[in-house]
Amino acid sequence: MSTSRASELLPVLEQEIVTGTLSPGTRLDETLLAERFGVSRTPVREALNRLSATGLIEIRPRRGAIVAEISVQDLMNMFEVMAELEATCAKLAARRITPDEKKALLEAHEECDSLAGGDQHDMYYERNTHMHNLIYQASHNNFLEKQTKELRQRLSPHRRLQVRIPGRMVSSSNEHGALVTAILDGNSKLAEKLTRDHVAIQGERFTDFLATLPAHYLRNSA
Amino acid sequence: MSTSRASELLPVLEQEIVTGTLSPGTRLDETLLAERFGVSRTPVREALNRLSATGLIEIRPRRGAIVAEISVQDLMNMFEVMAELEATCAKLAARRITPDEKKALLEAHEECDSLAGGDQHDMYYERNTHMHNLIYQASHNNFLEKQTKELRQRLSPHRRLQVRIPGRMVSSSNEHGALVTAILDGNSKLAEKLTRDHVAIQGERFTDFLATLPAHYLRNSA
DNA sequence: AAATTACTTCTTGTATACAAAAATTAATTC
DNA sequence: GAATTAATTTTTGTATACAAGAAGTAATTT
Repeated sequence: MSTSRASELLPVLEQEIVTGTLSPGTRLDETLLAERFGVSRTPVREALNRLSATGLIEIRPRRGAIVAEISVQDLMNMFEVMAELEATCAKLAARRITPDEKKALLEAHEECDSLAGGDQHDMYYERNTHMHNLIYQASHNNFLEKQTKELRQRLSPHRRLQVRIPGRMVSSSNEHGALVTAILDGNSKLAEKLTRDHVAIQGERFTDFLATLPAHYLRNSA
Repeated sequence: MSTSRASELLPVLEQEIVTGTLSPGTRLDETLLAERFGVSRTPVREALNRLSATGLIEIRPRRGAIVAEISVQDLMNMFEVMAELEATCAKLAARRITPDEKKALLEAHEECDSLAGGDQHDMYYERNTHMHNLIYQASHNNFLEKQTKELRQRLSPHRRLQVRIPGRMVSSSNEHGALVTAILDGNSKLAEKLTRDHVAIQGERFTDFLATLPAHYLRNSA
């Protein structure tokens, strides 16, 4: 957000990491990136520094930056926090959502639901994200909203795998239905619980989760 | 963590912001900072970029960096999230704390308690922080621990005021007593609730909170 | 032939130089 | 005398130059 050039690189790199174009462990050569974007190393370094603060990349002193590698342990921990943050969003949303926001949420859910039966995974993923964003927003806590979005983004390279699990879209959408109802009813306790269970990776879903994980997650146990 | 010089500036600036030596709104002149630390502007800019990612400072394009100014609204939002994060730590700690960690927690609490009656506010603040850190650690979720510490640090310039409220140290310590018991008993539900109530600013404490707030909080309502 | 060490090359970290935008000051106009 | 505008001065953002450390390669030794 500061410089002109650097602020242009940042979202591009962010996007490429988040979508997996740049996979975990990939080295981020400053000179190469500078050439690619047609700038000097200075704004590249600026962008890398900012990315490192969000945890998306890791800067090792004198040894360059790599796309952050996350262990299974880390991932579990992050999902655990994610469940709590989202649950808090849902709880507050149930208490604070406005009529306009209710309308938008209902529409978003119906759109998601109509996609759940098909095979447009990316489309479902995108609309699903939008619906969740509406819930964050309805919490009327900007800081919470920002933190939750940030963690969601950081987890996104690891979540996309999940949507592909057979039947996951449909069950996810059903869970959303109950959640949306709870929020619209102002049932904060229920909304909180449903969300925590929806996001948390537990029970048999845990096994599915581990099974879909690429091998590299098992390497570093930092 | 990356460079040699820049990684030395970072914690220094962080500390000065957190302790209030650099108060909200203060401009962070790159050249001045460079001279002060005996380095060029490059590592200074690097440090500033990283600080901006944590939210402690704000970098306005082409207009330099300032120590972040926080509105009352922001502060309320952040405390709300803080309460949830700490409550989650306490909940998980109650379920996962080890015998060694139990011992350390009990000792830390007793130390805090013995300070609560006196007037060594800074000492109490420091030992209180330590106790809270032990609870975060006992959650056995490194990511949660890191996030909670980060937010606590970010809030710390605004919290110090609170400890000075008459009787606050004693009531705080009493609340801790009940919390520690809940954690040691493995009562996660209770630990969660006690912590949320302990951290949250609500009821009559809200009025006290507003009353102790310096005027500048009321300016920007971003 | 394997391993260790010296040497070369490459990459990062820092300083300096330059360009462009914002802030400040001075001057002019009403 | 106040306000607007032009000129000057600062200050930020970017590029380039240089220094130092890490990685890779070649040569020597066992």
